[in-house]
Amino acid sequence: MTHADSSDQTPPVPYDPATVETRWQLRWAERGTNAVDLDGAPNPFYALMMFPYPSAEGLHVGNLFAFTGSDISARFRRLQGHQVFQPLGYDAFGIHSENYALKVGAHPMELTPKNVANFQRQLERAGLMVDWRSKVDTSRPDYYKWTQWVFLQLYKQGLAYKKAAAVNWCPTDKTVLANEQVENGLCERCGTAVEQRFLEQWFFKISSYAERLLNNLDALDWSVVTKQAQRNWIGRSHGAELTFHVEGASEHVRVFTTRADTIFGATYLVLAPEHPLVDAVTRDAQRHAVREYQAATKRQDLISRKSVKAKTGVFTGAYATNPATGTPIPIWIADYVLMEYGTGAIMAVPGHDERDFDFARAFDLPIVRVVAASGDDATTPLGDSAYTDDADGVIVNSAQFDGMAVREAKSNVTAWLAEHGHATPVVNYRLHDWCISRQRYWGPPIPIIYCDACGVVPVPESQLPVALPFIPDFKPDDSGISPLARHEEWYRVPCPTCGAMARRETDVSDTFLDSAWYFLRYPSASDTRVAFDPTRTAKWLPVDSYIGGNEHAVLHLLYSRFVTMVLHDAGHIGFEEPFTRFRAHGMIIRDGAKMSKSKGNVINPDVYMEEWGADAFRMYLMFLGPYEEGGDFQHKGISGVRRFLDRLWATVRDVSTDGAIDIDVMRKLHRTIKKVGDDSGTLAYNTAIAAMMEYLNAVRRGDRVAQRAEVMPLVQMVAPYAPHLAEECWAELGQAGSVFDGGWPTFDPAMLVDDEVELVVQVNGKVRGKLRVASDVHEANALAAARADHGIAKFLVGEVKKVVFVPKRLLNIVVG
RNA sequence: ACCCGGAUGGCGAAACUGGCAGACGCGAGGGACUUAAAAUCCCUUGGCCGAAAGGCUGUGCGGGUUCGAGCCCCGCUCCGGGUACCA
Repeated sequence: MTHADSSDQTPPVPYDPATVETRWQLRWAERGTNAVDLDGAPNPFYALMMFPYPSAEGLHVGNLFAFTGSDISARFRRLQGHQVFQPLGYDAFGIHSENYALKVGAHPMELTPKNVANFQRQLERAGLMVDWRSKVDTSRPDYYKWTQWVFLQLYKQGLAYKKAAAVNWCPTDKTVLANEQVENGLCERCGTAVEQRFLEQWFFKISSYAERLLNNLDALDWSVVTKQAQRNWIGRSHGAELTFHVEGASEHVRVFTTRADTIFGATYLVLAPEHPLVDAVTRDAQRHAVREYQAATKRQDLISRKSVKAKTGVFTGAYATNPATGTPIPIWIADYVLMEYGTGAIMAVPGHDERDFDFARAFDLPIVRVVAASGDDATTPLGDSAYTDDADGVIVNSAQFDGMAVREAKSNVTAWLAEHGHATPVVNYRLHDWCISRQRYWGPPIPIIYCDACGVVPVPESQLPVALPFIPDFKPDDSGISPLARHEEWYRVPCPTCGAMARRETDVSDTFLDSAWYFLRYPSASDTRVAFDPTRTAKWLPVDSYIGGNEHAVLHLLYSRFVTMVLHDAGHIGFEEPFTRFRAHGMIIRDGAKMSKSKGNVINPDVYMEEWGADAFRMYLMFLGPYEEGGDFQHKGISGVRRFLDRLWATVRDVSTDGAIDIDVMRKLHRTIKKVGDDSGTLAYNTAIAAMMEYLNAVRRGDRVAQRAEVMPLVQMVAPYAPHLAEECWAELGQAGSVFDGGWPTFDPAMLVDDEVELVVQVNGKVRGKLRVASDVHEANALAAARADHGIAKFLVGEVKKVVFVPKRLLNIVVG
């Protein structure tokens, strides 16, 4: 078809995405369009997206939804004049890859590169503005060498230590399981009940950064949901440690409480079953029962123990003195008290704590009221539940504190107990230290050597990487130790300090350590001398925009912040927060349900990109709902976006350069530029696309021929969303070079205001008519115009009581 | 249980700071073009009453504030996500 043949009667020729997209992907690669000058950029912008784990199934729509949203943001920044660095890589180490390799009988060292290659093919096809020169792969020695280096930095700061800790153990698979691999206390693979085992593990002291991790959140420009999730995870609570003397013994039990005000109602103590004082405190008559209970709780796994609601426990036979009342109260052990939190012991106040209440009911322990709600008094029975409200209510049955408000009593009771040496105010955190040991194969070996003479010796930095060897028997076995521990030829090494034969650490580190610093590596990905080059790091970091899934709100994002702080404190980098701005994207569901293989509603992006083109697929993903909330993927919905792209292409093909400019279309254009610019910056992609559709409809209204000046800016606005077609249009319009070097169109604020507006006229709050009036019309004139309008006047019965006038919007006349 | 979100046509969704509810798109119905179909283009499309003009009604439920509430306040219901015996 030639231009001469075109008319509004001729259907637009759909463009062929396969041709257009391949053409531009090749040109981008040839011309280095997506490559940024890492050393020279005057106006740098670091756009980061969460890197994927390269699964064998290939790219998921969820990945593509995330990446596209990030890509649009990056391309938009570039059009606004930044040099945008948008790297991508692979989180290739870890239990997922290892388990999959086990399942298909392959070796992860051979399988992972294949999966990575497949991902790479799919990603390139999606047309992301990624600078592939900076790709990282966490499973390659040139990357994990530096992961091990990061470990050593933490070790040097005294933030890495070893201790025995509980792990989930599957007796059938004979392996340690991560918490995510345990479902309702059963192994997710074989369904066997999971047990608890104790192993020596490496930990990072993230808990000593709790306060800073919490406080810094206030200043971060992050999604509120993400910040809230981190606050909950860190879980700071202000309270007091109270000391209880054990009757007839020298021991003291320390408990943590946030409700010191209720101490007069503490009718018993509870220790965690594994509490170190249990043995010393237990009386002989109860010793057997206590031992049995301890054994029973130990056999349970970590997860199911926490989900059990029914209270169990056993009396130790011992009593402690309540320091407030001076009365003896029994000491119990029960698994509802967790050794990991606080002091591993509590004072039970069944009147004002649900769990203590349930326990007291189950074991017939006394329940005393020490707080009264308004309307109640000291003698009002508690009924069927504890009264836990600490916002109002007054203290009762508590000697000199009777009548005091709870809030006031908290500090006063603590102070009074402190005077007698029974209390210290403390702040407690829910956040535990980060266990980084994995008794697995597919990860970076922890760079530590154990020497009989020198003890724990870190591998010298000059000897990194500690290479992960290729071993055929990488499957974990019933020894409970890492597969690497079966290879003496690997772990037997001379001590770096004294040269005597020593033994390597045979555990590998957690995948979350790989991803806790990858953003630091990207700008220096090709640098073999250092983990991250100081100059480039200073130029590009912290990350300007990070976009990813909120499932990583706590672990990945918190660990990244922690590692960044540690590296900052060690003098390696000049900032302590890695991500200036973070936005959590939503989730794509399908027909109202989560996508899953079992439901058979998983979307294969390849199939859609094949049928509709990558541009249409990208744009549909962004159109189906608000980016930060996600949305429902509907099979047919994509056709609307594709029709829009076809119409855009047809309009560009038939564009005229000599017609008259329509002032209404120009006004619409300027409003659209503003709207699309605002929305693209705030990730409101769905409404940005709607605005562009609306504008194209206006341009094509009736049988008018679109003017070049009307269409050019639309091509520029569409570019972040449909980059290949935008390039094609840009070239078709006679522009040289990439549309991404052509800038973002500007709007004239004067074009946003209309001389005339439609004024809504209400009578008693109901819309009764609309008037076209000058936009600066005064109330009196508007009122007169309304009275003159027949359709409105007929509702104006009775006396006018009030007139509400909102300029440019509405006139409400209240009559009656 | 707790902490966050959310609930709007047949469907996905819009609605600035309290000011025309349903933009944009899908689907559906009708029409044009076509031998026909597809594609494309045009029109209609929350519900109810009405021949029409027009009117009434409508944003999960019950109250409230306001000239005016999808939006604010109080009390619920349901759905999604996260955390979960955290003292």
